[in-house]
Amino acid sequence: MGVTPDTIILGDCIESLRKLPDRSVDLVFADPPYNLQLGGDLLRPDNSKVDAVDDEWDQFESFEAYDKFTRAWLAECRRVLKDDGAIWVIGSYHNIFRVGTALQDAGFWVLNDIIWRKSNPMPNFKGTRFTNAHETLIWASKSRGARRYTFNYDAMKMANDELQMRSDWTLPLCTGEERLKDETGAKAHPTQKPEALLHRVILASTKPGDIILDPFFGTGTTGAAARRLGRRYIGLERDPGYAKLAKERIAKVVPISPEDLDVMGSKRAEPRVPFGQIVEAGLLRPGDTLYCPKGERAARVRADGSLVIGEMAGSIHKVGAMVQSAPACNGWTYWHFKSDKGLAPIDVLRAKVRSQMAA
Amino acid sequence: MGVTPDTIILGDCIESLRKLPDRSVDLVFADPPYNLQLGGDLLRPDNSKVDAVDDEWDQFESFEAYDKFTRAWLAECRRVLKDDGAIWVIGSYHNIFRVGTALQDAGFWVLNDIIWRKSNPMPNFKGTRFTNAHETLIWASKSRGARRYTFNYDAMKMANDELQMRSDWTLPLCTGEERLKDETGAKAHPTQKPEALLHRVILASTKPGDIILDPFFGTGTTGAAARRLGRRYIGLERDPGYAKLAKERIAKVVPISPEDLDVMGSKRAEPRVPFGQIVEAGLLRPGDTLYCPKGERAARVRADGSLVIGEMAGSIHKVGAMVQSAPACNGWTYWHFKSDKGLAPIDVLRAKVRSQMAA
DNA sequence: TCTTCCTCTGAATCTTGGC
DNA sequence: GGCCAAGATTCAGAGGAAG
Repeated sequence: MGVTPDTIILGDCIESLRKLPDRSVDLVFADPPYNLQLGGDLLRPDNSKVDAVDDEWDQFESFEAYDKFTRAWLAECRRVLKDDGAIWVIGSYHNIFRVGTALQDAGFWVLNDIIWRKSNPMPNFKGTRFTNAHETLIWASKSRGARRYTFNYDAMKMANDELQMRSDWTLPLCTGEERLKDETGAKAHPTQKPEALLHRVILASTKPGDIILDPFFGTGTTGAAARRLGRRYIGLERDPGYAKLAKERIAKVVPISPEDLDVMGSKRAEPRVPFGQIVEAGLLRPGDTLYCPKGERAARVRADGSLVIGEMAGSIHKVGAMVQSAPACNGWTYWHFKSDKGLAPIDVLRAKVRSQMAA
Repeated sequence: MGVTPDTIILGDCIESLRKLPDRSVDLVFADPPYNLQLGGDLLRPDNSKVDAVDDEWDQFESFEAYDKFTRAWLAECRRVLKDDGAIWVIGSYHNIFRVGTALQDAGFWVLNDIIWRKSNPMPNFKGTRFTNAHETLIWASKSRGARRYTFNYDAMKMANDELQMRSDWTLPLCTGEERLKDETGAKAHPTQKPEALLHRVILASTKPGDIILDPFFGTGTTGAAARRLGRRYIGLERDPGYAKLAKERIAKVVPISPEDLDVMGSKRAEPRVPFGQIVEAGLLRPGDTLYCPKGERAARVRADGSLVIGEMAGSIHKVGAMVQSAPACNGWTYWHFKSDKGLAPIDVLRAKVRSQMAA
């Protein structure tokens, strides 16, 4: 009946979708072709050439053709989705309006549109438009009536240092170590998404063990994030080369332990600056240990940026206060991590993230 | 024939649009109904009110009706727009996908989607979704071929601390003093936009004196910003109460003086000075030597303003490109002459000629 | 080892005027 | 319309070389 999770299915996405059973997945994450319509080459002011996305899979004859394709895969995704499931689709102004309209027409119910603000976007080299510094994600439930979609409100609030998570997320592009390379050292895939983005999507809208379907799997960012966070995945990909890279990549991921996945389930109150983002950015990992200034007390980091010591759990500030029996505590200066130079306050990690966001 | 600018036309927006002449406005700014589906107003093209909807069949009906209405006013706006004109539309996830699709289908060409990040959004009180902290604007030219839309790149860059203006704009909501109140002290209009938002839109995409059409004028934020910035407006509004408030509001606006409106101009707009004119003016002499930025390459100036290096000869741009084996080169910034302060780009000589011409 | 400088690159619908 | 030539145009971050 069902499909074995944690697999990559090779082949055309719509054909593969047709073989999946009704109401069998908890979440769909889709990064479809954007249908960019580029002119000729684009040169930077230093005369170097921009490595454009001109792959065959992004070419469509017309908006009609793109719509037809979009509506076909969306209809199948909706069929495959459980009634309390949800979908995420990411896109740019080239395609996102058409995707959003198709979603609504298919009966999905939009819950939010989310802006991925890029801290380091490519500039507009010719000075002709505003720097295209964001992409848009649409989050939608299967239907208007479906009230029981998963939303881990408190985990998101915790990850945003006790302020409600907003609809705009500031995150850097996928570059450096994280970016998969081919044998020649060139980027393996032209549009690899940062795992931090998928981390937040998955933490917000799934439960541990949930099955996440990605119909445009590429090099498997969704699979990597799913495995790391104790979720399962089904990836559809038509390019065997990408599928192979994805498989190898996911195999290397170390899932975080179940107790670290146990995110906050109740409310608290205190102020400013997202510790959860330190975890998303990979500067600390769920399961890492933090220490008080003298090192005699240790707390464990969880996936949503909450800390645990014994029975105590909460934000960095709250837990810091509790272990000292103090009315309040600045967690940023109280908690330390082990660096190669000994214990260092986590505030230095915040500074790192801030410098990324300042852009 | 034409329409007197700086007026508010009372009546149905589509009917009023039909009376405006072809190609008569430079910019359209539209803040249409968002189709929130909260039991609020949704208008059919004939202006009859759609009943509140709460089942799936009616939902489909309402999207269709919304699309029909949207496509009707967009088609009229496009007709009324000059060929080098542009349009802005603002919306939220409830309607923006449908508006964007309709824009593309009508032949408009999307230039950017802009995110208005609200610094002080209303929280999500029930904790069921992400805080809806932004709205989306779409900026589009009249057609794909239209390259000559107005974009004051340098003014925008200046306004952003000498960095390219990005596609995400952080601005507060319209509150406090700025928010228009009715006799009872309640807000006069439910969706009044901040004038700062219109300020940026108008400064970015119009020239002084341009005519800006707003088909959903409301309490006249577009008119107020247009007047303040030395632009003209045409407002369409069917509610006489709003129109009256708008008129009073705009009358109080003190326009910025013309010299203060003189924003950073584009270099492209400056008068052309052929390099030969530098020689004619005696600022360089035939036989003089020009150097590349680091001084290791030298070229000789000839009487007609061409350069020579060995076998190579041609314009300052051509020779600059050739010596670097680059596809292109701006000779004005590449070539330097020996001044009493060391090497200086020949662009300073061009500036000298330009200032003489202006005098 | 620690700075400083240089190079490279990222989903990009990326020029304009005259002949 | 097409073609050609003038000439305008980039930000953040990673990584490696140079000092």
